Amino acid sequence: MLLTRLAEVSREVAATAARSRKTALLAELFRETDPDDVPVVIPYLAGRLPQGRLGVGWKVLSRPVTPAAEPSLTVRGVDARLTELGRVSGPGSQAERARIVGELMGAATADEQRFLLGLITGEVRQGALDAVAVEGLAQATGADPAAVRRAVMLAGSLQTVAEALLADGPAALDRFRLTVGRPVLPMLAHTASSVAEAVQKLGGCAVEEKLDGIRVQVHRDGDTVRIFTRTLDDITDRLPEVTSAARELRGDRFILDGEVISFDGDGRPRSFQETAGRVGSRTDVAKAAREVPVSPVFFDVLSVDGHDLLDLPFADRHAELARLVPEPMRVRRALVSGPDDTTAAEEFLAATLARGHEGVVVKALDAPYSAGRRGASWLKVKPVHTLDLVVLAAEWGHGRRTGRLSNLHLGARDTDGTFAMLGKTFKGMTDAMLEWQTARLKELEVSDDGWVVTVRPELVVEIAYDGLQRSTRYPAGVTLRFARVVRYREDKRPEEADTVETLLAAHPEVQR
DNA sequence: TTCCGACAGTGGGGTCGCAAT
DNA sequence: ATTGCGACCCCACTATCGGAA
Repeated sequence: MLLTRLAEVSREVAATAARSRKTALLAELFRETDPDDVPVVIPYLAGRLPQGRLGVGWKVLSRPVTPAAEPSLTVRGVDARLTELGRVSGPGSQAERARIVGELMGAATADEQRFLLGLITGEVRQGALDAVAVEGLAQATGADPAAVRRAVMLAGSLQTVAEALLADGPAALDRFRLTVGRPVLPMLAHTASSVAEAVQKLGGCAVEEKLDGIRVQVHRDGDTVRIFTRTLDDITDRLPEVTSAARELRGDRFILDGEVISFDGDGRPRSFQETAGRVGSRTDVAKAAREVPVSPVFFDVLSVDGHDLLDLPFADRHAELARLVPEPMRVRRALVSGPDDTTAAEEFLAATLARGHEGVVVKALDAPYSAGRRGASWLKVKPVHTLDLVVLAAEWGHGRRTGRLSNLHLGARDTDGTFAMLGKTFKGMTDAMLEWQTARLKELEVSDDGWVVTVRPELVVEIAYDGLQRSTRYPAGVTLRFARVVRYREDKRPEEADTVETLLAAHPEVQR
């Protein structure tokens, strides 16, 4: 298959708003795909590269290359070149990668260049990624979409399911079963604004502490232990103490779901930054493990001794978990019978926060384990802080925000009357707010370099955030975690904005 | 007819590790 | 040694489609 055909379909998909039409377009292409092209066509149309990391970013890709007049690239040819590209390493590799990219782009038409650029940078922007590709795949093969989704969850990848499905039809889906040693996509939580709201939605539920660490899926088969992240990367080699802990459990074959986190000498959780830095360390794991030891804390079990537990209600899975994993290695929890019983949940949240954790996850006791964002039987609740800050500048948006000022630079008042930048945010804005802030900030403009519009620090905005973290980037030595806009405060003058001093006082746990 | 679940888009900060300077 | 940059951790929120209620 020619790449130009994919570029064409991608353009058509991007041009239609209707999800049903997007699905139909993808299904049509999947039907005409040669089996040998499937391993490439499927991920490409889901907006992903089969190679994953390539070591090429915007710096290399932004160099303009004269496009070819006629399409000649084949899908498999491009894939082979990109595989080659990903294998380049050692001294001079950056230049070599740039050379290969230039060559590839030179052989591509303008249309193909756009498509390749989107693929490599991960910004396909066609309004259809994995989930819509799954629908298209189901439609192309006559398979049940739910069965395809489940197979993708079990395989941990769309690509392998697509290959099997397009080669052998819907019957191939039965081949995908939960297997110890092969990671499955993890179940994720949605957000609720209060435990009362969460309990109201879920009825009988467990309220569990939410630890601010790294999500892990731990597989053990006899002496073999494998540890996977949320995105199914294998990080076994970085976490020897988790491997040891898994080996000490009484079961012989199991899959556990949990969080890895570091505690200090008093049993208080260390900051996310410390835990994440430890888990990210690969070069001297022994040293990292001595300095920042981590502990696994489990909250679910997917398989035990050959029994697939995915479809059991959470209450039953937890009973198995409690049999397998001793209490200190499980998250703390409280049981709530229903909406009339929120006091216990509120108290548990308060106690969890007092122990230094970030919040709770409320989980329906009758829900099976299901991956992806589908379903809302897990609801996280975290406290939200707010501040009144001053807009110092704003950046021009991209994609659907092109032509609107989007990413705000936020400042708090400093002791000398100036404003110290604390971070940026693009979150929480409605289209109307984007429109309004673009006009308002243009009135306050001091300069515009085409990327950042600097403004007089006069506009006050209420910002919600999850907490403070240390920063080497910003002058106050701290930055906001997950900052988002709540509303503009035109009733407030910049002199009434919050100060760096009060912010730091509100978060004594953060040492600069 | 209205409501709501699911999805994609729009990016944020930090840390690590590799390659280049 | 330091700097640049890509990968991968954590993540919130809005707009929109389309099926459920």
